[in-house]
Amino acid sequence: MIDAAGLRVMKAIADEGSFTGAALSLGYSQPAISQMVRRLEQRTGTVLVERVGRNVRLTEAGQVLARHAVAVLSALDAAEEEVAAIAGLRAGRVRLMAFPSSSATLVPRALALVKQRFPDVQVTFTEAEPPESLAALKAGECDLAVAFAYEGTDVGRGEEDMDLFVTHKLLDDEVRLALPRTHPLADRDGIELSALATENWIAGCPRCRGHLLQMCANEGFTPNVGFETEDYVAVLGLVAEGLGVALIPDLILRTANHHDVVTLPITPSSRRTISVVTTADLQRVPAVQATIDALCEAAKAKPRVLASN
Amino acid sequence: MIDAAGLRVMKAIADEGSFTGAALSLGYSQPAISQMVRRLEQRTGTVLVERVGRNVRLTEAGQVLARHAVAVLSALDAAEEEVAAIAGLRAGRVRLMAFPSSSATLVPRALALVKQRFPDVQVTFTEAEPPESLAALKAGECDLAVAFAYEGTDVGRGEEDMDLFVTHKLLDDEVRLALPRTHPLADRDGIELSALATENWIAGCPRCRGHLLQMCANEGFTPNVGFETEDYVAVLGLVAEGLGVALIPDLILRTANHHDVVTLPITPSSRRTISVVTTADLQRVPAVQATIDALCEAAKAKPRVLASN
DNA sequence: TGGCTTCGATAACTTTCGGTTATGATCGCC
DNA sequence: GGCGATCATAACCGAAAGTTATCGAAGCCA
Repeated sequence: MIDAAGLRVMKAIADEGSFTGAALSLGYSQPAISQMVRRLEQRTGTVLVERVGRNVRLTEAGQVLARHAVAVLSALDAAEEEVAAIAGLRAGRVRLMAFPSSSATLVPRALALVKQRFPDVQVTFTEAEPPESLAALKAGECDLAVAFAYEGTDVGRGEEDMDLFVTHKLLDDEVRLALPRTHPLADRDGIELSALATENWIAGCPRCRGHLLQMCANEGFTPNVGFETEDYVAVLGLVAEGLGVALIPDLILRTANHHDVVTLPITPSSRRTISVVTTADLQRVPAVQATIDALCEAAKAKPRVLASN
Repeated sequence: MIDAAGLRVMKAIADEGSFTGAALSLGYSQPAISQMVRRLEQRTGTVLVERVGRNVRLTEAGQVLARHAVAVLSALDAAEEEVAAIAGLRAGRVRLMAFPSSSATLVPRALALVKQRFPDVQVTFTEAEPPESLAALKAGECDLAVAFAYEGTDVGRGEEDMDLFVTHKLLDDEVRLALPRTHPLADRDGIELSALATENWIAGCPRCRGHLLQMCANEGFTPNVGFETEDYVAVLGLVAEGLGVALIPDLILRTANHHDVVTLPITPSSRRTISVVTTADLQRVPAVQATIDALCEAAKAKPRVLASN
C-alpha cells in the first residue's frame, strides 16, 4: 500500500517545506510530487498536507509518515549496503570443505591469499572427504568443495549429476609407491606395479583403497591388503616399520615424509586430479569466485614448493 | 534501488522455500516472482538465490535481504497503521484555540464528547482571543479556533482572507446590559441603549470595547468608559459595586453571575455569533471533523442549560 | 526406466502506474 | 495591479510490472 518512494517524498517535503523544493532535492519534476502526494492521500484516506497560501505544511498524518520515513529508508539503505558489501567483497562468507590432505598447504595458502586481498571475507573451512563434501555442496551446506578424482574417473566425481557442478582443476597429484628404505626395491628409480603382486599392502582412505584395487586388477592381481587407515602419517609409519608398501599421493609426501620411507614412481603411472567444485550459481558469488581464484593460484605456486623439497 | 515489494518477495521465498510458494502466499503468479528476483539480482549485481534441482535456496546475499525485509516491512506497517489510526480516529491530535468565555462550558462539553466517543483522540486546548487564534490557525499552530464576531462584521472574521477559512456557526450570543441591582433602571424588562448615554461604562476585551463604541456611535453618543478589563468576573464585580454598567454576552452570564447584578435585553438588540473556524484541508482530517461535530452538538445542547438557569 | 507431476524459466502481450511537458490558477510581493 | 513563484491539472508517453501460455527439467512413483 505505502511504498518507500512515497515515504521519501514525504520526508523531502518535510525537509524542504514545499513541493518544488522536494522535487528539486529528489530530482523529480514538481507535478510528480504533486500527484504522488495525492496518490498517497487517497491510498491512506487521509489528508497529508495542508495547502496554506502558496506553501504547504504537513498535517499530523503527514508528519507521521515523514517521521517513519527515516526508519524505513535507513533500514532499506542498510540492506542495500549490506548486499553491496557482499557484492563488493567487503563482506561475505564462504563455506569451504576440503579433504584432509589438501588442508595441509593448499587450503591454508589459499585462505591466506583471500584474507590478504579481502580481509572482510570470511572463509570457514571444514574437512571432508569428496563424497561428503559434494553431498554437502548439493545440500547447500557448503559453497565450495576441494575434491579429488583418480585418473579415469570423471574430474568432479564419477557420479551422475556432474553437470550440476562446476569444477576447476587445481593440480595433478602423482601417485607414488612408498616402501621401507630397507626394502630390496628401494634403490630403484621406478617400478612396475605388476612386480608388487606379492607385497603386503597398506590402504588409505576408502576411495584410495578402491583405486588401489582397481589398478592392481588392471595388472592382473589382487593386492594383499593388511592394513587400512585414513591417516597417511600412520600409513607412512606402517611402511617404515616394514609392514607393507602403499600407494601415496605426492601431495601428502610434501608435508609428511618419513626418513625410513622411500617413494618411487610407478608404472603404469597414476595420478589423481584435485579440483575445486561449486555450482554455477555459487560461482557467480564474488566471495566464492575470489576463493576459487585463490585456490587456483595456491595450486600453481605448489610445484616450486615441491621442487625445493 | 531496492523497493519494499522486492524485500517482501525475498522474505516470502525464504519462508516458503520456493518461488511457487512465495507466489501463492503473496497472491502473485509464479513468473512474477521469477522475474522479480531476476530484477533484484541485476539491480544489486549479486546472486540472490541458487537454483538447486527444482527448488531454490537463498544465497548469503539473499538471506541478508530476507532478514532486512522484516525490519523494513514492519517499519512500513507501523507507519501505515499509525496513519490508519489517525484516519480511523483511534489516534490523532487536535489543537484547539478558543476565546476565554467559550471555555467555560461550550468547549469542556465538546471535549468531553470527543473523549467519550474517541478516547484516543487528544484535543489540546489553548485560550486565545479571535485575532490571535485565527492568526495561529493561519500559521499552522492550531487546527481549530472557536471565535466570535459581532453582528454586522463577517462571521469568520471581518478581515480579508475569509475564504481561506471554513466556519461553522455554533450559536448566537445575545448581548445584554449588566447593571447594579440598585440601579434605577434595574427593574425594567429591557432598555434602549440610547437611554444610557450618561452612564459610566465598563468595557471588556478590546473587540468588545470596539463593539460597544460602535453601537453607541450608532445611537449618537460616545460612552464614558471608566474601566477596561478582559476578565468578565471583574466586570461583574465592578458593576455590582455600582461603578458602572456594561454590555455582557449572555454566554458569560450562564456561568458567572452576581447576585448584585441585573441583566436586561437592550434595544437595538445586539448579538455576537460564535463559530468554529478551520481550513478546508484540516476539516478533512477526521479528528478535526469529529471535534467540530462535538462543538456543534455542545452548542445545540446549550439553550437547555440556559433555560434551566 | 518411463511417464507424471511439479517447479522454475522464458516469451509475448497488456495494462497500469509513474513521470514529463505544457498550461492554468492562485498567492504573495513589489 | 503586474510579476514571480508555487501548486494543480491535463495530456501524453514510456517503462515497468504482472499475466497467460508454453517450455525445459527435476523428482517421484510405479
